[in-house]
Amino acid sequence: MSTSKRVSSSSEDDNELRRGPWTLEEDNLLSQYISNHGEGRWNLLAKRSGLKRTGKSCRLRWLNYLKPDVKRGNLTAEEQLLILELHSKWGNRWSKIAQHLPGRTDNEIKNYWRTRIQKQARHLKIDTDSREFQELVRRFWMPRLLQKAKATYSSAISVQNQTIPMALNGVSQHSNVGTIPSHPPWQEPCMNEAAPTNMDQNDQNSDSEHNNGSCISFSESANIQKLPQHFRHAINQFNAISNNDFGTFTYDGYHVNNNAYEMDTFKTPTARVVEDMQYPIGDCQMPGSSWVNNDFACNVWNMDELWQFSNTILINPDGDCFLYICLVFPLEQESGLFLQALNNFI
DNA sequence: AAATGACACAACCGCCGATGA
DNA sequence: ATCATCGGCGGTTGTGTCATT
Repeated sequence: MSTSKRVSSSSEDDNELRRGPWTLEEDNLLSQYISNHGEGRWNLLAKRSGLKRTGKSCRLRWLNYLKPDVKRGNLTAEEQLLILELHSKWGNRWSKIAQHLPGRTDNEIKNYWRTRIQKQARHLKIDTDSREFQELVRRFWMPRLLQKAKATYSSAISVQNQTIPMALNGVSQHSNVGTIPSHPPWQEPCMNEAAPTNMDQNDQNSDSEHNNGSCISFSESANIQKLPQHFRHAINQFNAISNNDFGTFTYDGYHVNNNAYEMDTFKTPTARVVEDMQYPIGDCQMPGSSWVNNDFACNVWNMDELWQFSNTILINPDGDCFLYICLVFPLEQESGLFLQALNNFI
């Protein structure tokens, strides 16, 4: 978008502020000025750069569009999942939510929410603030996004490493994927009055293979011994914490269960623990987070970064192994044996 | 091919809190 | 203490694009 009838640019308007879409020349001018003088002092910037824009307009253009680390393109399933999760926690705190999606702006997230999520709510005649809608998101959309995210990463890893076994199209007895409904929302017996959602209309093809009621199983038969030592340690720690109890349990005030998306059940955070040593896919979850790839896997094991990169899928294609880790706990609850134990391996 | 509507997203607006004179 | 300015935030609007009729 580089031209607009709204932009006032006639000679008589030269002394007036321009509005509307930015031109390439304006973008270049702004970028050049910031590369020379840095960000901030936007009103001064607007005057000195020669741009006939308000400081606010310059700031917005830079932060939402021109800044080099702004990520372009569609939101990934992981990012969508994170937005749903964080919005359920923080509401319309777009800026706060955006802090946990590197490269994404509050404006972009806000637009996503309004154009995708609220649209679905309208179609279903549900208020997005209603418990019904929250339940729909939590029970269907989030697990499906999680499923897609894992499928995406799994296929990526499969391409990287052809030896990774994947058990598809079977409900695993050992699956530690969050409870994925066996029917999509429009097929769920108790929800079949709802119209088919368009939420994933761009992904219908990729979803269609799962719409027969089967789920992806994540019961990879990876050998835990092939995992790096600190990952094995993490798994052992979580197993120790959970005492290998793979149900819902309470540990030092923390509720730990094997379903990452039953959060409404708990007032306190949930944490996923690795199922058992046969299935070395630790899946712990932490709100407020981004998704990172293997490049980060060996570098995130300190508290700040765990927080920063929480709700992260760490993929470690080490031989035929890889590991998903999501942790769930709030920053404000940095106490208790759970975190002590967590710190033991950090 | 043209008209229409829906959609995505960039940009703007008003408000508010922080800061400094 | 007051006022002006600035930056940040959430809500809203405008516009280009694409799909449908």
